[in-house]
Amino acid sequence: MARPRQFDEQVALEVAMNRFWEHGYERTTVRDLSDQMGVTLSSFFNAFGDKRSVFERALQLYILEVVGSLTAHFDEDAPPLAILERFFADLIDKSLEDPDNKGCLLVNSAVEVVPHDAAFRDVVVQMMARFEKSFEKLVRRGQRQGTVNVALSPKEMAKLLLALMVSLRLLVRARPERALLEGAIRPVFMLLAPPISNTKSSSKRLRNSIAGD
Amino acid sequence: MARPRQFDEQVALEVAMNRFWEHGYERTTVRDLSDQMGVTLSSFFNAFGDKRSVFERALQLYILEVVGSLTAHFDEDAPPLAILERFFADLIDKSLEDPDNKGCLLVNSAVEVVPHDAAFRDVVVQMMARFEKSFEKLVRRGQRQGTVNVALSPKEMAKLLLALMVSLRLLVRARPERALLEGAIRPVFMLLAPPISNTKSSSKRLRNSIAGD
DNA sequence: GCCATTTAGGATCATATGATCCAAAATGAT
DNA sequence: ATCATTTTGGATCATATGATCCTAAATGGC
Repeated sequence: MARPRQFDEQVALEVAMNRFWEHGYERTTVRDLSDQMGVTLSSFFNAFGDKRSVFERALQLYILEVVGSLTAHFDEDAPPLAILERFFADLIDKSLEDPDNKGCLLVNSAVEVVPHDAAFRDVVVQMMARFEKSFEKLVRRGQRQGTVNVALSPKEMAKLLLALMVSLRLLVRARPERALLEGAIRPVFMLLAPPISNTKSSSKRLRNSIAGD
Repeated sequence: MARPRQFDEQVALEVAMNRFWEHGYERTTVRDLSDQMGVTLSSFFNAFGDKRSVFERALQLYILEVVGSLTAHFDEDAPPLAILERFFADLIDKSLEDPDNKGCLLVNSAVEVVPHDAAFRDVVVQMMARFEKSFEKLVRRGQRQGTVNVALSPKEMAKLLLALMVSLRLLVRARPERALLEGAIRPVFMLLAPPISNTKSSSKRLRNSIAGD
């Protein structure tokens, strides 16, 4: 009934997401976007409305794909500490294997666009809250199962883990060094582990290579 | 010998620092700068060269004033844990009392300008390294004095404290909530404190209001 | 084949932006 | 007072940028 599109909207959005991710909102021009997406300027505005809308959809795509992939194991049945360890290990691996050191689009947006756009602020705040809630649940479950130190406040640990996650994603933009990122999380996992005292099946996780440097 | 300036260069730079701090590099225009600084465009370029140079000097001023003020107590003789507690308390207070929630110019720059400018990357990386070194020294001294858990790796704790500091300054831009910032640091100070066991003058610092929420 | 509809191509617009230019103004040295 | 020197004011420039417009092209329905 009408001329068909010469581009795949999802593929184009994927490209847009990566441009915003790497260069931020302001430094990414609509011309750069339409070029990289392989879409003419006309088609760009015709299909997506305006630059801000593209960013909006890129952010949603990021949450769906990147965040979704990272949090894929949050609701599994494995020990909470193992889930958390895997999450941060994956986070560090994926952050470091990115040759552009883009960090996290949500974190970058928290700095660049959040203070100037209430709608995007809501998205970022809501995602942070989701992570916080997930972390809290994991800590709680670990405590019930005896694999997480019961002396810790789940709410506070959730905030700490959120802060840590955000920080890793930011640090990698300036200092993409494995030693830095892994060094920063190790003490936190020491803290999460239950004390060495008399507990049934006390986890010996991560109790190696402390001190002595 | 020549016409005198009608503006104070230091005052003007102070204004510039605050504009860059709040709005970032890209969103701050030279016109906005010259307006806020009370300097004509001519005088702006005449006195400072170009926009990037102003940012460079604003960043130096930030390090001198803001970072200098925050780290003023790093080399005092007080117990290292007290120094660290005060540092983070001050950081949170100053972050929250800022009505614009600007966070930290260095952290913001790590996201926005560092990936696109090697010179600024060096500044940010160097400042991070300075903090890391200071934190490590404080942990080491605390361990020698018996007020910090000797099971901790000073290098790793320094990285964690750096990550935490960076994170607080970022989080406040999106979520300026005291409960979030203070909740995130509390478990870390639990970790820093020596174990409850038989130590002379075991610090009872911060061992209140854990768990139970 | 023709029409309605949507997309593609590309020129174009209005404005923003970093930066420059030049003449007028303000100082101290002589 | 005159001059050299620097700052100031304001117009101006070249380019970048988000967005629009108009025509041609491509499709399905009839």
